[in-house]
Amino acid sequence: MSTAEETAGGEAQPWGEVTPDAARRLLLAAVEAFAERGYHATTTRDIAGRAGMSPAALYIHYKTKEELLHRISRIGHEKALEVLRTASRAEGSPTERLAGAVSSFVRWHAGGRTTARVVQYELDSLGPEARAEIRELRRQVDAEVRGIIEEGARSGEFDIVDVHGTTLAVLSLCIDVARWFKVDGPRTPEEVGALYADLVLRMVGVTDPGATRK
Amino acid sequence: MSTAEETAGGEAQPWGEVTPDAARRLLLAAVEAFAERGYHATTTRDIAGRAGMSPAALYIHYKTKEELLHRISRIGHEKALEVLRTASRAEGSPTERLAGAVSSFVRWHAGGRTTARVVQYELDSLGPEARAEIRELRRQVDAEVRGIIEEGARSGEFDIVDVHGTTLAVLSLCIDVARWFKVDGPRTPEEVGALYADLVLRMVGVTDPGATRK
DNA sequence: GGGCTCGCTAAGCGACCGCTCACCTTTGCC
DNA sequence: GGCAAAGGTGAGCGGTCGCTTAGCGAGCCC
Repeated sequence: MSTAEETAGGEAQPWGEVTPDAARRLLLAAVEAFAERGYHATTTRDIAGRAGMSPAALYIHYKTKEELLHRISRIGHEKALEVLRTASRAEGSPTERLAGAVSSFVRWHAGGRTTARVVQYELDSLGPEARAEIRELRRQVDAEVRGIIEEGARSGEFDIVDVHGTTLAVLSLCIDVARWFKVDGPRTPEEVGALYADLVLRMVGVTDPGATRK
Repeated sequence: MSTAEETAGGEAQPWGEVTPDAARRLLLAAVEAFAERGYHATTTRDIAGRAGMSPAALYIHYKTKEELLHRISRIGHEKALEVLRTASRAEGSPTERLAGAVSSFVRWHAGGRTTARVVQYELDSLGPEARAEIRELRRQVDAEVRGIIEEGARSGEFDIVDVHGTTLAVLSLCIDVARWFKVDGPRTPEEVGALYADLVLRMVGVTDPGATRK
């Protein structure tokens, strides 16, 4: 808890739930490698090498290379969903909750860009059953955002023509952050989060975000 | 010109400039394979097989597998840039031109999703020089959109806090269409283009799109 | 302190990769 | 008909892939 293992970006002690230690090191190495080169271009020798182990060591902790991706993808999606749920189920008006959800979700994608990249762009590299499991988590992510937008539309706080389409666009905007965000770029994850929250409020027709606060 | 080779989606006779015929068939096969499985997961045997040729035939027309990706990427980016330029340099107010540019660009990504997927997501699979060349094309894409937004901001037609950030978000939204769009999904490329144009106008602070038209 | 388990390594297996090469067929020109 | 160029094939090379297996050393139980 008080160790110096927190990254500056926003991922505080990620993969802490993965044990034993060697398994976590391998998983972390795999996340980096998959994010840099993609799943198919990454070799098991590369992953083991990054973790300071021999190629065979990988197979003590994971049955196949795909199981590594599956674990990364599931834990990553669960984390993302948790971040989104915490924000979207907080107290406040739909406007406040949508802004909070978008800025949290964007911060997660920007700060943990390495993980987010694997989570969002290596879905097709999974086998059919694993992919189906992950899709269910993604459905829940979608439902969470759609819920806020529907509520804001019902209350008249938002002005929305197409709830599903707008939900899609909001999520799309957030997810794509993982593609373009660079840690040494001109913006911090917090700045992008704030900018995107503002843009999303405009998309749902809120012209004065302050109006619903008090 | 009058052949029945136009796809319903919006790509009218793509890759027509690639000759001879065998080279075009190989390139088309590569686009499909890269889009489905990714560059690294695609084998030269698979590409040749889809084109109805032996694996060796590929190397008569292309030096390496990477040259295929390079050609696809360059031609694809040039097409995308052309689509965007045609719309953004049309007559009309910044509002009209931004809406036109976004809807065209989105239609290109949705209708030609196979190509767009390769163009937008396989950039990192290119070697350093090829990647640098493509990056220059992407810079021009960015400049085209930023130009309209800057003009609208200067004229007071748009209400924008951060020109660069907004440009980034607009392009990001359009590009991500290639990730999620499905040809058998509930929306046509035209519908997504219209929806996104509307959302983008809201992002730049245009509340009544009709106001600038006459 | 002997045996047993656990985490790991060195070596390597069979498969498949990108790519090459020797050779064959078709086409057009004189 | 002779013949070169162009476009294609079958076989296969060197290398690397995901993954397996035999064995090694450190720690623990009694």
